[in-house]
Amino acid sequence: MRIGELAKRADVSRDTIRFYERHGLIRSKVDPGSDNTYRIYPEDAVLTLDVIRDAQAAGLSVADITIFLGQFLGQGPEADVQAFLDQHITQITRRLKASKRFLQMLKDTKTALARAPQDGLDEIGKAGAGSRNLTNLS
Amino acid sequence: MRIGELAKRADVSRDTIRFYERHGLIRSKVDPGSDNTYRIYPEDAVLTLDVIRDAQAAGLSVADITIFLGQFLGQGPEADVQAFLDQHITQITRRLKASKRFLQMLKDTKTALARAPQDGLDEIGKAGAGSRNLTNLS
DNA sequence: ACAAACCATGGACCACTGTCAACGGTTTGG
DNA sequence: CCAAACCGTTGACAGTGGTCCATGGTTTGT
Repeated sequence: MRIGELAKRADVSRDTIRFYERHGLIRSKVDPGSDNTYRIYPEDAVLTLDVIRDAQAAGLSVADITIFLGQFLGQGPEADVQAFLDQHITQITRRLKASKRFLQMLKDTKTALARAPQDGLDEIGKAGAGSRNLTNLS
Repeated sequence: MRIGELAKRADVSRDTIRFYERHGLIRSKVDPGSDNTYRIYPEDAVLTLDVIRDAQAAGLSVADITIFLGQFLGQGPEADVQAFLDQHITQITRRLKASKRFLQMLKDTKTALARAPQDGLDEIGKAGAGSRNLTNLS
């Protein structure tokens, strides 16, 4: 498929696709049955872009993802794949914990806020009754 | 406490603290019992920096966090706190799901790799037996 | 046939999140 | 007392992840 269709199907901009391609996350080829300069992207590029999105959500940089995807396309040193995986697994696990902590904090704050909607925000701390929301700061 | 101690206790650089302070995430005061220009940070700034770390892990920008913390210090419109909380709760929830998907993918890949350590990486796809690792791409 | 929509390339530009260096002043330990 | 370590301010710099624009060519729908 061409870049426009890929952009639509993966819900990213053409420029982003080109940016990723420049960094080696996506690959394309020229259309063999045509003499234009248009690039053809494989069907699974949509899937790859999904993976990229997830990887970014997990905190990986484009450089990381490049290495990561590259290793499974025959690129890279191939040696420290285990180390790479382990490192990122523990890193993402840590990140997940932090995210969950913060999410819980938001939820607690929302609950506290719902319990005393008319009070000033600085009153919520008392209503929290042990719940760990933001008002316990300062 | 002074900035150096805070930096040590929260494990961030002095410059980062100043950066956050410029953006309103942290507050300090001048030492009333001294005529120098040193700033004094409250004890709970350490805690605030922890929260900032978690919030960043959850994907919030400094601007977001500023709004967030600001609302609980008497700043901001105070009106759309609920909307703000709801928006970020759903957003972080989405992000968490994406992160977990990716983490699972890493783990599956690692498992597949452990099952066939001497094979070339492009052989792992076959060994995966339905597990959704990266080799299922391209 | 012709306009609208698409495409590639190159490079400038942007916001964000820090980091560093230089300068001059302050505190602290020995 | 004096050097080392600390502090504040200012402003430049850097890396990341894109976005935008200009230019010129191609395809597609009518």
